[in-house]
Amino acid sequence: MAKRISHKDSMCGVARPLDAIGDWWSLLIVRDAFDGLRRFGEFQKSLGLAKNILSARLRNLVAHGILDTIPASDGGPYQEYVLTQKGQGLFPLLVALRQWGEDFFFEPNEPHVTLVDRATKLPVRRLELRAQDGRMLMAEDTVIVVPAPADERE
Amino acid sequence: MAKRISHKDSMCGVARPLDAIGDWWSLLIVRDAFDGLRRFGEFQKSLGLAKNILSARLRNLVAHGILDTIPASDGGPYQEYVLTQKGQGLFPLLVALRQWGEDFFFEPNEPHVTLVDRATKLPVRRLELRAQDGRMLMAEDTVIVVPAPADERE
DNA sequence: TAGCGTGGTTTTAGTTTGAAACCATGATTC
DNA sequence: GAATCATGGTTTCAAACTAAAACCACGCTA
Repeated sequence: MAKRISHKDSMCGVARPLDAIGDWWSLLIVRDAFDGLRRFGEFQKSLGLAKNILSARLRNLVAHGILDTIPASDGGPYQEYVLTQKGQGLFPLLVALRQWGEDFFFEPNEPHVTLVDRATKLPVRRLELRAQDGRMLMAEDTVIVVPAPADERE
Repeated sequence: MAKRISHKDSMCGVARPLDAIGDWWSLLIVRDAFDGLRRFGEFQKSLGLAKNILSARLRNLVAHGILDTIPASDGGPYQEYVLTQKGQGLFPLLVALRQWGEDFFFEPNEPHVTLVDRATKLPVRRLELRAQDGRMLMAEDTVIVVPAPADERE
């Protein structure tokens, strides 16, 4: 992996993560991991991808610290793949992806799975970006600022 | 594109979007579009990718309704690529990706660009998933529910 | 000891990628 | 008005990646 380094020396905060999860399958594996899947065979059956690809993706996710391998909980000779802290940190991203998908990839009345609050069984709220003072922010209300180069900091 | 169809007939709410933006470059192009880039040459210079690839990616993003082409605003003979509503809907996802990247891909004191509120210049809040009643939800506090099949609905 | 389930790796062919070269169009210079 | 240049692509071709299938290793079971 780590196939392409940007023409700029240091990759930005968006590009770096994409090196870890920037392919089709990795995020689906992570989603399945959130759904409780742990075993090689479970992932393969759920996703229907070739075993060599799954193998490579799992290896990559483990190498990036998104999954961790632990001995199989059933005492079997195999291992299980579980989300690390870093992997769990992907939850908002998956929710964002799902909400975008629901908004734009389904017909208005097309049924689709829904993410609900386990306690109340009600759908979750939409993700919202807010300012420190709580105002909701649209894309246009934000700017990217670059840190001052080292020789200008005090 | 649309290279792989899941073994299940209908792709889920996470998989469908990945068909549109599930490759390394597409999201970076969209991010640059949020940053105001519009021209082929601007994207190429910013991302440093081969022209044929950029060409293919832009075509794909337009085909998926994420970008739209409009006549060049400077009256030149070329076109510009601008985000559609659907494309703008990707903003939360980009923010989620960025925040995850900041959390796990930078050393504690490593400087990196920051997303700030244009009005106050303060960093934005973290994205948070909340229940209808406002409680904050972690991954474990949520469940996926599948809609009842058509023949069970009333 | 012959099979079977799980979890992979290897092989091989097909697809995608990316760098460079090439092309088309309109504006600019001479 | 012919040559040059800038922009925005397409074409070509080698290298890298992906995917399906075959194969392998290990432990268990009959």
